[in-house]
Amino acid sequence: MDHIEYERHLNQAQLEAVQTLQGPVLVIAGAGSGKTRTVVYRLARLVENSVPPESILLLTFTRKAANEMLTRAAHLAGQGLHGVAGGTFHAFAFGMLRRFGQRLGYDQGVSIMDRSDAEGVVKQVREMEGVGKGDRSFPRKGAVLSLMSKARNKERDLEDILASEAGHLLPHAEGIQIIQRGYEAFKAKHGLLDYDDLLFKFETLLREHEDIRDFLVQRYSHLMIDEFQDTNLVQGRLVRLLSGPEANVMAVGDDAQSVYAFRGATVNNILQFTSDFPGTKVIKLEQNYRSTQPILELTNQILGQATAKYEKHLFSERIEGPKPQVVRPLSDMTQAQGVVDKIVELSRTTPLHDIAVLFRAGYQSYPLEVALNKLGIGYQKFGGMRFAESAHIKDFVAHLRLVANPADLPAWQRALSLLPGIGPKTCERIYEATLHGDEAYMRRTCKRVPELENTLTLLDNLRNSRLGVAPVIEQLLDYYRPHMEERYPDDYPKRQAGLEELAQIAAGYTKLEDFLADMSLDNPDPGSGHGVEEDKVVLSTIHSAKGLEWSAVLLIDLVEDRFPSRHALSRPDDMEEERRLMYVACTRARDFLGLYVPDTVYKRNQGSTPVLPSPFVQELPSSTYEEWREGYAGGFRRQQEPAPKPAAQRSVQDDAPVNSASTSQAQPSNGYCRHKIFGRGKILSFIPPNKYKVNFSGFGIKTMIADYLQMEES
DNA sequence: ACCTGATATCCGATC
DNA sequence: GATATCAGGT
Repeated sequence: MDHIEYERHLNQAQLEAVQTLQGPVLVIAGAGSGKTRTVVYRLARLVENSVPPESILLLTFTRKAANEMLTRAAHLAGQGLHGVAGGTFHAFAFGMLRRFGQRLGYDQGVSIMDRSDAEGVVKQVREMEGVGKGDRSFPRKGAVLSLMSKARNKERDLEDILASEAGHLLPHAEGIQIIQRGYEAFKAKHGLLDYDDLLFKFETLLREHEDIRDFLVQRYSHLMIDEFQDTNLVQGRLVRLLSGPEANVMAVGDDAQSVYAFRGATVNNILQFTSDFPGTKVIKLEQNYRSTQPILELTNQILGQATAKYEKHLFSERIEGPKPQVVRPLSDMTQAQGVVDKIVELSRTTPLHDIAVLFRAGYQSYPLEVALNKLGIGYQKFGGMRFAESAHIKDFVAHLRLVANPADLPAWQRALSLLPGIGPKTCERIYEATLHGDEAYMRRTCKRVPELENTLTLLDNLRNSRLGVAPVIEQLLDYYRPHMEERYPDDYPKRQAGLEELAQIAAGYTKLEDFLADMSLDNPDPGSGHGVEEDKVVLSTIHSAKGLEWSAVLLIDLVEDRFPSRHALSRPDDMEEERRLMYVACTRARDFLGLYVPDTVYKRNQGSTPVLPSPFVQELPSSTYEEWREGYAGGFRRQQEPAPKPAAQRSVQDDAPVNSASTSQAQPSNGYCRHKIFGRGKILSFIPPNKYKVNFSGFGIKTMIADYLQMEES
């Protein structure tokens, strides 16, 4: 392995974190403070000091983060880091559950339920128990499931949760508890695990089987946990269970970026780390390498209003840059247009994939998607509806699940509902009949639904055949295709492409169970391959944007009831979380930050309604931003400025002289160049009229305008 | 009894 | 866009 010059690439605090290889360490890493870099260099350092990669366990919150770290580590240290174990808590837990499944009494397969599966179970249990029949005030299945899950994650009684978070549902406490018991029984009967189960069952495994625990403690001598502020109580206990007597545990996090309290995350895990692991070394990373000082001044203001625990003072050496803009369109419709105009304007100096539009909830991007489609601008959306959640994928995966776990009733229902004349009830009967060998009933039903026999035979054959993943998928695709064409006559070619992609992904697996696990735990996106798509604007929920960064960030719908969400208004803790979410959103921006505050928004019942700006915007001192307002005649004008230019004619250079190195002209498309932010990079190709494709070490391939690059003499 | 299609109501973020 | 309920068909 090449020698790495740690001192040159790291600041004092980062270096200390990287060089502390033994014992417990807590790294408080402010936004943009080079957290990933620190983790990656520490991995390299560990391996340099002859810790085998496979005894390092890297638990992160999202698979995306894990992949990014491992890729960057490999880049830094050659192939030496291959074999570092890692992933999300959930994925790791499930891996271990399957590995030691027999010890827990799982002889036949188990399936993981995603949210909609679980909701289906809630619905079915509710019907079965006749709870709240015809009662419109009874919470919907989604709400019931959220409450049950929240109770489990916070490890409090359901009634307790109801009292503190949904007082109006207290009259239904009994009904919900009946559903809760039925839900647990249903899962046990059909070999189903929900996301929460993965963590709790894994904990049970470790607690009740000391030999397994010892084995894992020995196997993983060094633990690193990312986004520690987002872990919940079980995850905290899992970390303690997995760490041996030497406690080589590094936790990295930022209490100011904790935004998952709604699913039971607790900052206490960070705050108590030092007492859980005596002798912990606490290291704070405070220098920000991402954003310009004007952006940081605004984000510090957001945080300044909060009740933060670890005092932090972020500073940047990137002094210059445009002030953040607060833009006030007349409505959410013109907001979409204004955002698209801004994207077009920015794209003259910034590659599209380096521009992101962020929002609080998935549906808020809808008008924007329409506007982008109209102009033919490509976009990539994160958060909201997932590939794996679209109907045809779920249909198809249901068949695969049946091959792996024949007790999976939700999968049966999904699969057999494709056949005309079969609904949930008939399906349940069929399921019971196959289980008890009620051939008379089966014969009758097969007569009524001729296709049924064919379907059952196919599934039987596949289950018994012990074929590899690829051929199973192949046969099921042939079977499913006609159903899909019938169900989705308008757009089945697009869906077909999605399925073929699925088959491609699946081809890389040898075990069907692994593939299914990744489908529900890894949320693969279609088309995206495994990285950023070139020349596509990023649309993302703020939660999905966590840990990422872009040159330009536009934040939309900053109005009362939308951000902060109206669900949060009544509880101060939730408001604090919304504020941190706002902080996370704004700190994603490197060079440009635009905050969009429409004067009116469209509401289904009332049409266009005037709305107030979000308190988070109102609280900002006006010195931290410039304000732009849309005139009734269209066009945006700078407030308090004597002779403003129309927005369309303003180019980013007016505001952003930082990066422009006007010395460059048309250049040969080979050799090396420099960029203010990415450093030195190799020029791969020239894209007329004025762009280059450049490979920057540590940052990957970027397409950039020539103005931003300083050519090197070759 | 069960399935299918039409209509009114409600939407938060993730593994 | 999804969910829950109600009416009408087999």
